[in-house]
Amino acid sequence: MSAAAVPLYEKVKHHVLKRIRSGEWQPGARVHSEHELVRELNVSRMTANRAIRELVSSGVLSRIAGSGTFVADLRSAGHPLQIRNIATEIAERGHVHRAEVLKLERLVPPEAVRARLKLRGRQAFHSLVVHYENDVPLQLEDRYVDPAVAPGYLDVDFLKVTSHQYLMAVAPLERVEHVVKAVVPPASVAPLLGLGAGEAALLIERTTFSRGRRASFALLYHAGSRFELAGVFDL
Amino acid sequence: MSAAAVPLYEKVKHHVLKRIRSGEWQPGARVHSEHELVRELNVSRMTANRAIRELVSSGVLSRIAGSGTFVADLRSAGHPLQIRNIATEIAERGHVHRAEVLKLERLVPPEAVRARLKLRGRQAFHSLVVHYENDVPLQLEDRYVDPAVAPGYLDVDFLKVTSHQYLMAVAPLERVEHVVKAVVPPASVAPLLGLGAGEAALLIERTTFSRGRRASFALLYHAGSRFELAGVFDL
DNA sequence: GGACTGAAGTTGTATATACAGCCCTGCGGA
DNA sequence: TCCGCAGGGCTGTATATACAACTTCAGTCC
Repeated sequence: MSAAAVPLYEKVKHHVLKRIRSGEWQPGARVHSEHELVRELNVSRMTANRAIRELVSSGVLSRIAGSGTFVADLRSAGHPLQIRNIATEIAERGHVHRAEVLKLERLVPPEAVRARLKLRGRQAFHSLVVHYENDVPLQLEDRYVDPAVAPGYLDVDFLKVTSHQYLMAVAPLERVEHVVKAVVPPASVAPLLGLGAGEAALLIERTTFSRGRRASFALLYHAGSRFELAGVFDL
Repeated sequence: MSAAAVPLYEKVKHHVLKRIRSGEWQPGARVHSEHELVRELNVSRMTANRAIRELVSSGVLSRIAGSGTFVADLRSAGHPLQIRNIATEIAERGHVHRAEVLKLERLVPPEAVRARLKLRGRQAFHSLVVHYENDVPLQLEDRYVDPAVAPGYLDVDFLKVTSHQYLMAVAPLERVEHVVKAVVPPASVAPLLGLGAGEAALLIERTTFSRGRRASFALLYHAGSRFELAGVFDL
């Protein structure tokens, strides 16, 4: 570090962000080129390049090779939200996580599930687990697993290891797809979450991929009154 | 580009990812140092550094200065989800977006809203807008705005500009906070979304910040049967 | 008038080099 | 035996340099 605790490329980022936040550089407007930043701030081009590149990857700017750098249109920029591991989340709140296994079996899954998993064989493993936070049911995990990916799934002790953890260990995770929606849970689900009739649930549908194949499909039901997703988008 | 279409630093990233995905390098395991990568792949250290730095920023690896680089524990990694602008989303589906303004007024907001906005004055601007996709109601936008931030809010034509767009133009966006939950909407909301009694809604609570102050607080209700958030997490 | 050409500007990538600061280990002295 | 310190390895940052590929625009030629 030549002079201060804050790196030079951070100063360059700040220099650009200041002009964007003040409204001086509107969305769509052209940002000073790397060479201009080099002259203005007396840094090397590589330093300016790193600063700009990081602002691009965070969605603040967009670049066109050979043409220039522009302020991204924030109206269309997505704001990220985090879907976190349920056990970790509970632990971080300082509460106790406990799981209860209701089903652990091999079966021929419903057609909707078959389509999502693109199964080769006819059968799949199926587990139904309730996750409790301080003895209050928080999540119902209804999961289907491709036997070709995790042959030992039925022998796992899900009281000690979450199925997500087990799958991670057996079949390295490559990709996760999520869909989040609000539903009134089916009658078979509501009582397991301690929900009265007509109460809403947040449903996360999670598909995981491993070694180029679909590994598992999970329906994660959460009590609407006790569960929420939170996210912050800065700059 | 010296040789191939795919940049060198991408090859370095692939080199590392391949070992992680194959299970050769488990979470927590130490990854080859930059110098080792330089020797293995015959690249410069700056190239190896860029590759590793990008893998760190995407959450695949974690580094400890002076110590080493390690495979991140994916079990605790959050998977990102995108909250997008409603008008853009509808447009990208090739459908028609239309807004209907139900209320546009100045009032003393409910205590819960006051607390969220940390208002200085007693009054706030309030707008209630329904967003339609091909004439089907998709989102009810119940928004409170700090008059100090957007004094001209009541004079805006929200049929032509979304309130989000207007606020962006007037007061540059610095930060957005989101909370997503599933609810059964109040009786005043359900009919506006074309929901029958007992149907679920996805509620996004959005707080925006500008120039260090809270600018607006919005309750965005979506018909649970017609709206979902989707996200993909790769690697 | 329209099409081609070339120069200037811009981003994208890659390298060699340098030094600061942190972590860990092992050696030597008390 | 235990403490302290030096050195080696690692990450973090910064620079100067180089070339490739793309865009834009002005100027020229047909």
